[in-house]
Amino acid sequence: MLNELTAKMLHPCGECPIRHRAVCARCDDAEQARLDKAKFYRSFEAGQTVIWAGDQMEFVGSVVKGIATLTQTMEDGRRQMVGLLLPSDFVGRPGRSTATYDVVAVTDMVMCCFRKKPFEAMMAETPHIAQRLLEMTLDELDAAREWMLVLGRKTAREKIASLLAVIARRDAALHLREARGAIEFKLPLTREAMADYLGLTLETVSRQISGLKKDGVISLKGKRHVIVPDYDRLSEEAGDDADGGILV
Amino acid sequence: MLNELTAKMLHPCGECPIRHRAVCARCDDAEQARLDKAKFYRSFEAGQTVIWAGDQMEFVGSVVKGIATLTQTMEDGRRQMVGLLLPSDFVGRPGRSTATYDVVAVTDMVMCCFRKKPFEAMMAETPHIAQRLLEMTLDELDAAREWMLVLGRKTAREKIASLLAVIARRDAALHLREARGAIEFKLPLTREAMADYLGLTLETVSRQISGLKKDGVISLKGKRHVIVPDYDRLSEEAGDDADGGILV
DNA sequence: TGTCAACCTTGACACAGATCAAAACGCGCG
DNA sequence: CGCGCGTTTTGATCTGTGTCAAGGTTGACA
Repeated sequence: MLNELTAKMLHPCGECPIRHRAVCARCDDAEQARLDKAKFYRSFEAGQTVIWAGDQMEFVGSVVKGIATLTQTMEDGRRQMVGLLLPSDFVGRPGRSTATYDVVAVTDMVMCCFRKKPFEAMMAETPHIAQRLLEMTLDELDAAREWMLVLGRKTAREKIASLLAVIARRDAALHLREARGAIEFKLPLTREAMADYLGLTLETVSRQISGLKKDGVISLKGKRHVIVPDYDRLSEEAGDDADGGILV
Repeated sequence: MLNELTAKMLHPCGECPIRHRAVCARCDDAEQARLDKAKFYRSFEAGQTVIWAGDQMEFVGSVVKGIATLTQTMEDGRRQMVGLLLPSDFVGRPGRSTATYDVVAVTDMVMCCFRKKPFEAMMAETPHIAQRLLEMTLDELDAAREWMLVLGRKTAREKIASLLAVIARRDAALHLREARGAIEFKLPLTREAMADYLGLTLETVSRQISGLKKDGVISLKGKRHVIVPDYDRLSEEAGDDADGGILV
């Protein structure tokens, strides 16, 4: 609660770190000002559930800082992650009142939120928001379809390499670098979360990471910090054709 | 070619069978008239490739009749279907010039097409099209994510049951019925296409269908006509919770 | 009516990844 | 510093699905 208060003051849109990629990216100054007045920040701690599938959603919003996951759970407990929410990603679906998936903060996280009703009203009136949201949704659809190939047809080793490549790419994009040559990044997920994303067990994830390490495709500093000496080699292990698939 | 000519005259928008579900569903009469002038029909025969991944896309359009698949192929030939295109589904991505996936007609098929440039212009000017496209894209994203659970976590038997349930639901929706009780439908896919959709081999597909038949979950008339005596039973076999997941 | 090609089914066996189990690591906390 | 707990690694074994191979069915066409 205290957290939420401090977060609330975080910053005016002008200095927002995700301004150029978020739903509001296309808005002009007047539209931005309107959003600025309506927005509020919410913070979540690592491990905290943002929303449960089936719950009423009173807000929509963008991830500003940190990482969250979108997961689906079957009655018997089998789980599948269906999305990884990184800074600038949008949460919530205009026109639908309940959440379809569980949203869980993986790291400490800050979201920029809007109450659903006013946001939908703004969407109807300012086409720039709807346009950008369409673009983002199409990108997510491409990412989901890319992931269908990973889940349906790749081996465990290729799956791990694919996940690392995706994170490496997005991390590079965040730092405005290109994904090639040597790359280092923090791996924000537990082995179990990786398993949930890849349709594997955590034991298999662990073994395959050990395998990639033994073969020099990656090396680790601690458990969660990955060093990729050669991005192209990783991409090859992922089974991606030459230029590493779709940018996420 | 002859086919295309006959198809071209097919019908004015007023009597279009997908009018109420397609991208144009929200358009008013004036907008509809404008689309009517710009549209042209194209026909494809079963087995024909509509477009190859990587090719230039000069048009976008809606499936009016028949079925097509969206597939992704790896260099070594592994294939994953990432979408099933049924009547009213939209093909192509505004703002992108090349196709991301192979689109192949599974049955004889008719599409209602627009050249990409004029369509994009109309989209910019008539928010109704963009709104509907956003809605459709969000639905497809949900479907893709539902499929991620199928691919990542379900057993072969559950996968087959899931596919049959999806087709049964869409077929029921097309005939404006609800999916429950006894249902019969034509199964438009070969075992191989089903395998590509489900991340299985065609042998496993065949064995699991035999299994479901033996256990009375389904029965077959010929190879391609499925009879489901009890939809709820099928849904249960698919591992879906009580009310059968997301409507597609 | 027979022939051919495409599609489907079934069987035997192999193997990738799951499952079960135990031990090692790493980090916060008294 | 050492304790305890969550996370990760590693090992042994099991199993569902893939692979390879051989027939069977169906429908179009001569």
